Parts: sequence; C-alpha cells; structure tokens
Amino acid sequence: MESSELKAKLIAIVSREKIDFEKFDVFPSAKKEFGDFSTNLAFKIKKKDRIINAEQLVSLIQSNKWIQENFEKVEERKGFINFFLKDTHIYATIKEILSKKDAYGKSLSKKGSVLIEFVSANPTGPLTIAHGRQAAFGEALSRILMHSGWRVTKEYYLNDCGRQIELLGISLKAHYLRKRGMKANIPEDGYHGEYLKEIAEKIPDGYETKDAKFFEDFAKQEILKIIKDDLKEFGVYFDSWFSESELRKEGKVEEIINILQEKGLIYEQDGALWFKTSLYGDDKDRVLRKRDMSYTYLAPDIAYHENKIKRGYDMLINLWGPDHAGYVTRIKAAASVLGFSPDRLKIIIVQLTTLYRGKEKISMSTRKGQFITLKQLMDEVGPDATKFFFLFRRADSHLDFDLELAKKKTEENPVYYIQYAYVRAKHIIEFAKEKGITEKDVFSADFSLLKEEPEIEILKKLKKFPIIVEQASRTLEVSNIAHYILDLAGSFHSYYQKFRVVDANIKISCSRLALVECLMSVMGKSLELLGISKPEKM
RNA sequence: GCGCUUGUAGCUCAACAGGAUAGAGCGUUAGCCUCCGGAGCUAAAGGCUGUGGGUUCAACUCCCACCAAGCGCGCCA
Repeated sequence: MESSELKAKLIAIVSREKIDFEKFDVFPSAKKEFGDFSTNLAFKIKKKDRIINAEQLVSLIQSNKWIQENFEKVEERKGFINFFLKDTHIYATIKEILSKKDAYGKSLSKKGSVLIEFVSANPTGPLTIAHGRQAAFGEALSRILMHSGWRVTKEYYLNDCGRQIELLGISLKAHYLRKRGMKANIPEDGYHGEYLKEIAEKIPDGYETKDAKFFEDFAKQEILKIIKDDLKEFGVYFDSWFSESELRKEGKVEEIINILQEKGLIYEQDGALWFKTSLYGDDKDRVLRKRDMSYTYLAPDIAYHENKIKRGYDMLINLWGPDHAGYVTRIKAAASVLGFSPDRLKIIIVQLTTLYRGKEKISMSTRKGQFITLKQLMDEVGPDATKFFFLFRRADSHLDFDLELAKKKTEENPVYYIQYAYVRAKHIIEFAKEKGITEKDVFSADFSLLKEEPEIEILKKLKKFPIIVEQASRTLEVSNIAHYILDLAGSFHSYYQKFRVVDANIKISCSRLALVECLMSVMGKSLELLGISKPEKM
C-alpha cells in the first residue's frame, strides 16, 4: 500500500460528502505511535465547513469499507488522522523484496529521458577533489534516476580548445625543451604542474622544432587518458564524450549566433557581439564574440546546449561548480530562447570541498600545481570512503572533508559501519546455509512470526525504500540515500545484538532469515545506487 | 556594493513539497565480549534551529531586515 492510494481513497470519501478541502498530504508517519500513514486532511477542510471537526471526519473515514479492510485502526491525534495498517500489509513487504530482489523500489512508470552532464573538466590537468565530488554525485544521481524510471545518458563535455588548451601546448613544449637543456619560458599563466613534466618525458628526442599544435594535441591526449583512468578507478562511467572542438569545426557556433541574430537578440557594440541576456533576468548583457573575433566561453556553450536540446531529451541536468553559479541565468536564457523550458534544464551547483587533515586546512592553488588530485585522495582514503563522504552531504552545501577521519577504519567512519552491516547480514545467511536451511525454507517461512518491536521497525524502514528513491529522484538529491542506509545499518546492528537469527527454533530462524535477506538486499541496492562497493569480507 | 550558497547539540551532518515532542553519528560519561564476525551494542548528558520581525491552525522550512562564513561579479574558462 502506498500513501497515494490512501490519498485517492480519502479524496473519494470526502468528496462524496461534498466537503470542500484544500490540497492535503498523506505521508508515512513520523513516529510509530502515529501509525503507518498520517494525513493533515482535517486542517485542510475549508473554513466554512469546519462544522466537521477532526473526530467527525475520523468516524466518516472509519465507516468506509475499504478502510476497514486495510487498517487495524484509524485515530485522531492533535488534529492529525493516523492510520494503522493491518499486519498483513507489513509482512507483504518481505515477500515483495524477496521476489523482486534487485528490482525492489524500481519505479514501474517511465519518466522519460534525461541527459546528465558532469565533471566536464578541461583536459589541462588531472581531476581534482572538486571534480571528484561531482563525479561521485553525478554517477550516484544517474543510478538513482535510472532506478526510478528515467532513461539516463551520462555525458562529459570536453573543452578541448581555446586559450587554456593553447597555454597547455605552449607549457608542454617549454617543459620538453627545458628537459633538453634549452631555454624556454613557461608562461606566467601557463601550467607548471609535475604531471606535465612527466608527459614531456614521454616525447622522444627530435621533436624540438614541432609547433605548439603538436604539443597541444599530445598533452590533450595524455591528460585525457589520465582523466579516464582516474574515473574508471573511481567507478564512474560516461556514455558519451562530447567534444567542443568538433562543435566548432562543424560551424555550430556561427549557426547559433545566426539563430540568435534572427531573433533580434544580438547587437554589436565596441566591436563585439552581445547577447541580450538582460531580457531574461541577467544583470547585464553578455559578450559572445570578442573584438578580436574569437568567441567567449558562452558562445560554444550555447551551441552545445542547442545540440543537447535537439537530441530530444525530456530533461537536461548539469552539474556545475560554484564558480559557475553566476552563469545559470545566462544559459537558462539561451535555453528558453531555443524553445526549451528552463524548468526542464536543471542546474545543480555542487559546492566546494575543503580538505582537512585533522584540524589543519589544506590549501590549494590549481594553476601552480599545488592541489590534491582525486587520484591522491583515492590512494590515501580509498574510493568507497571518498565517495561516501562526498555523497553524505547535500550537493549545495560546502563540504569539510577530513582526511584523517575518512581513513579511519573505526566506528567514527560511517562507511565501514554500513559495509560491516552488509557483510554481517551476508555472513548470517551463509551460516544458515551451512546449517542446512535452504532459500526455499526462507521464502516460504511464516513472516507473521516477526512480532518483536525491532523487527516491525525494520520492516517499516524497508517498506520506505521505494519512497526514499522516489524522493531522491524528484529532488535530485543523493544524500537521502546515504542517510537512509546508515539508519538501516544501525537498526540491523542493534537487532543483531538483541536477537539471535539462527536459533534452535527453525520456524523463527527462517522468518528472521527472511528479514535479514531483505535487509541485505536493500542495503546492497542502496550501496549500489551510491556506487559504493559491496564487500564480501572485511 | 550587488548576486548565489550556507548558518541546527562541543564536532560532522539529518529533518520527506509548511506538520505532531527538531533526529543520527562522533566526542564526553557509565556499562556490555562462553553463543550467527565487538569494524558491534545499551544508556545518560548535550538545542531559544545565527538575530529580530511577519504570514499560518502549524515555521528549521515561506517573506522582510540585520549579523557571520564561502564563492562569484572580465571582450578568462
């Protein structure tokens, strides 16, 4: 039973009596003494009808046959109406999880197609922790969206041309020449990081006279390789790599400027071309083409978004860093000019991560090559802990990442707490198998033997999983899942301590094993959604 | 100065589209290992949700002002 089902029924009951009401909610009860579902319907009855008070409303509801069939009890409390499900509903959850397994919580309704673009770091250096947070978030969000019925495409937008790339080429050439004892200056705003020196070493002798373009391409290729390797190690995969230089080669940037021009949204001033974004809520208009005829970042980016829109997705999601926050209005302006409702373009700003080593803040400077890379973080902390810390916090909040804490394999570290719960459940099931209890025994167990309070509590939490997934996909927020699973792991650890699962009483053992099986399945699925590994042993 | 984000227990964070007595973990204090893995469990203490107003039957949540922190405010990307 879902809250939407109950809500529909309540609407029917109240409408039949011609009672006027405002929009109301039916939601899973906050506490167990409030039952399974609660509604604020009594508050939402229009004032002129307040002759009907909550108590009268309750008796009206109680008199309904469907309600009587499904609920043990309906009661009013402080104006809320609480519904207590019959036990059969709660035990039905077990059957559902056991039979659906991995598909539990998967939405049956198809929600459409979505393109999610994230990381999209310039191929001028290795991925940093900021990219790491985006990568973890984007991957997890994609999995959640898929589980809730979206068709998801993950895309990496490659800014593989422009000034930064030129600088990269020049810098690499300088590194290369210096290696050979020649004088060469690395531009002030060029790239000084160690990784470029390493790349320079891969180029054999005899390329001294090659032009900057050669070095540019070489650097791009090598760095892209590094990026892809890091992502792979981090467990993040892209369906598509979209190249900006291809876009330019095909003349898409000129095309988009023409389109905007035809719509009268472009004008020339001081030798530059301006886009009238101020018509769409921006504080001022923005330059698309500079006086020197080269494009700003915005122009190809609009062309890129036009391309995404043309590909026909129902929703577009971009993950951006906080430095792009001011950019949201501009790109949404472009989207709406191109006939794509800005509501369908979701831009999630993934906030900064500050690294700490204990109390000490680690400062970073990207250009100078003083930064912690994702790779270093993974090597030190491990991919699972890294991901969990990134995902536990809401994307739009600043994150303080304590390296020391993340490294600890103790109770202070929630990753291990969760993984330990999973392994524990797995182990119990294996133990039961050794004792000769089969899957069939468990599946056909009498679930109504699960009468202990913690058992009911766990069942209710398991029942909530589909709602949590749905909510995460609606709000595009991943941290809910992380919190949910931590909570579930806690309930299980506590239960384990109090009750023996595999016991002398075979009947109880089987029904408890069913519960553990469900726990393992849902914990495993949650870990999977977050992209965190499910260990066999610890 | 303007804009965006954030402000909740000592610390790190929750709170489902405004709902009931604001919840976890860590840390602190006091306990629990003959038994399915103690990387675990039980319990206690800990709060004027940054401040002040407003809207509402109901505000951590919405609105206004202020305070504090971070980021942005280029014909850079």
